Amino acid sequence: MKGKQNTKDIILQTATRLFQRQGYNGTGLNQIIEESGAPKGSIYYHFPNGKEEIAIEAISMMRKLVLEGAEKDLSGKSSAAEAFEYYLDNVAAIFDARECIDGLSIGLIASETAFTHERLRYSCEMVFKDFQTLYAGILMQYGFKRESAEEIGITIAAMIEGACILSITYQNGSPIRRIAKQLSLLLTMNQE
Amino acid sequence: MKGKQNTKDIILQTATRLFQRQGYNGTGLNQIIEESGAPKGSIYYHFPNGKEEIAIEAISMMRKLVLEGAEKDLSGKSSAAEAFEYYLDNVAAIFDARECIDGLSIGLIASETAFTHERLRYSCEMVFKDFQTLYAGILMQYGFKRESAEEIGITIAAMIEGACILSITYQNGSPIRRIAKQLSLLLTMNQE
DNA sequence: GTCTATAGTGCGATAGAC
DNA sequence: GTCTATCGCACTATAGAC
Repeated sequence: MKGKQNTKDIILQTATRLFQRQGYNGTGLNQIIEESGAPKGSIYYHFPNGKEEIAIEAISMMRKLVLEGAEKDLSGKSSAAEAFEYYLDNVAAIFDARECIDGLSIGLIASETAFTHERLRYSCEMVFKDFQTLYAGILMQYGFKRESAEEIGITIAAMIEGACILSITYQNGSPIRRIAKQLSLLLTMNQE
Repeated sequence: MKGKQNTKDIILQTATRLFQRQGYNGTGLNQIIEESGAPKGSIYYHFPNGKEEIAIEAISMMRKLVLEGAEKDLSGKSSAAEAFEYYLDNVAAIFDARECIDGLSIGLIASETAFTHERLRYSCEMVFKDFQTLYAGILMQYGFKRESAEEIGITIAAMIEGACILSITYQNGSPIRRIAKQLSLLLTMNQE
């Protein structure tokens, strides 16, 4: 029963896409309803706490998508440098190919809500920490020491987040490809 | 006559601060008027094209502040690594000390408006390119070759932008300090 | 240059029928 | 679970007095 799409999931998927493109403040509940084609009256049935609840679940969905994708791309390569090169090449392709950036970059929501919606800020903080942990874990798999891996994990998270913003602004994936090269270099040298 | 603050400047300074904290969509004209204490009727006199015009000038103000600060911090050091360490240490201090992040990070406005307000997106793209150019120029001053400097310039821009998002989300400057260390390493190795 | 008043729209949220 | 109607509010923007 995996293909089954209930109303709640449809709302959530549309909301996730819109939040990433337009941000939390730029996306209205009306627009979510219209574009999802979901029944208009159902939104407060599925999300009793309104917009903020939708956003929290949307963040959780982005987290799941990114972590799964990253974990898959980063595994089974012959070095950390090669793993992240492969991963970032896939990320760059997303920015080139689609206007849709499903599952990428929660930086927009994070910076919008950091000063104004504590619960959303906290959700984003947890996701960023998950990213760092994932990257650090991958690095340790490729032989990095824990301390070094954690230090570089946060650097990778920052680089990728920043490169996504540049790519969104430039409307193509080239910034991601450029940082991929430098990251590869950084990983190669830290390995020694 | 430098200390003279006219109404237009007051509006612009308040708008710049609010846009950085809450984003373009999260900041209303009413709030700008209230917090600036500027005369309520004057906003469409000084900015006939409304909110978008204020934002464009605010972006231009952020650009000026960041470029001036960065140029000052990055000059006259004995190596590129040392220059960026000094610069990023100052940036990190801003996130630690103040709740106000004047002149930093246009990434929020950039990602909010990339799909929806073409003129704002374009303004942000130009600022990012200025950052890259500045960083590349600094690197060349410290002996990097042009091609390499441009490649690393975009990487630095991405790292800093991403680290600012993490710092805003975590509500302290530690992510910036962490990437500073890795950047320093990257610069040292590229130099050879 | 400044101020008031208000038009016109869209928002998030609620109540209640079905 | 769904739908309609509507409340109250905030927003951008404009018109016109001073």
